[in-house]
Amino acid sequence: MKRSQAGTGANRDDYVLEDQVGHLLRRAHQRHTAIFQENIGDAQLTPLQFAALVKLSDVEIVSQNQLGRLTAMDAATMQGVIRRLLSRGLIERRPDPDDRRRLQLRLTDQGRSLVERCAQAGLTITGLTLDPLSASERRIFLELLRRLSV
Amino acid sequence: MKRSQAGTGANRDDYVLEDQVGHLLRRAHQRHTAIFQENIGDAQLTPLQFAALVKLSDVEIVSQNQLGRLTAMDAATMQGVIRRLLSRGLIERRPDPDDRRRLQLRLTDQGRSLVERCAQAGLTITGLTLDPLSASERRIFLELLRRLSV
DNA sequence: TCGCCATCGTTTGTGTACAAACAATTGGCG
DNA sequence: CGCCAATTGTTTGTACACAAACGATGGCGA
Repeated sequence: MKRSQAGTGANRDDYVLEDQVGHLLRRAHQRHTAIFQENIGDAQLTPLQFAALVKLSDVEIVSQNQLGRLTAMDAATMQGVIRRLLSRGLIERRPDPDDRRRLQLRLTDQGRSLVERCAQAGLTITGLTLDPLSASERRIFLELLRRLSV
Repeated sequence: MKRSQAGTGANRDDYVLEDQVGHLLRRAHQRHTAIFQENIGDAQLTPLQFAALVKLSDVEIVSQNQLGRLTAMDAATMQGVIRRLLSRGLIERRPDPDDRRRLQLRLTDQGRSLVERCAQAGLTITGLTLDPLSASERRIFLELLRRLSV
């Protein structure tokens, strides 16, 4: 027996890469982003950028950090996402009159119409990602996944 | 009614960011990497680097591209991971005598002992990541997640 | 009112992730 | 044997992800 020393519990041989949640989450996420890129219908639009636009469409006006919290991006990441959306003219930014630290973000008409145009594709992407699962499996999976997403 | 136009199916209002697999996968993965970083016991070691070391410990000798396929990293990503592991002296690299395109990788003694040392932590990390789920939920979740990982 | 502390946005540095192009090499097929 | 296609490793460029440090501002209690 080349397994664990008797009674000491797990060791090297018990660590199988393919069985670790982290590895599987990473691969599932890779697969999803590939599906996203193929189906979103806008070669430049990334998952993060789309998430920011969708959230902005929900709340109308927010500061960068606030939008970051709503979309689970830190301030430094948000920085880059915002810069790219600004340069494409999908959002606009101006100082908050009530708090000079903040910058208010809002969708432009162009950004709003892009969200409208891509929402259907977004739902399709979720469907394609979950395609290997049956309807009831999807429900179970999403419920469990939600509990692992803090 | 500001919902879908009658009969046309889904539109903008049906796309709820928090309900999309992609968003949940991303957040779960974020949570996992935070848990990894706190518990692996080596501040410099990243999930990808550990995965490469573990796989290398399994197969003894491989080329970079081959190791990349075993760990789901593309050649460009592998490039950086290998460079960092080399610079820490955890692996060594030399030309394959039978194929001059290839570079053989193998663990150094230092790399091997690090894998031994961190394997237990790796299992703990998987446990902590799955902590919100019961034992039977974990089994179900992992099985479904595996099917979404290509 | 003053001083401390939190928050906001920014920058820098490191590490994934992947597309695209590249030179060197190999293998197979005519 | 000679040529073409595929593979290997590398580089460049773009985009997330986060830690750490920074200056500016705001809130709040002493």
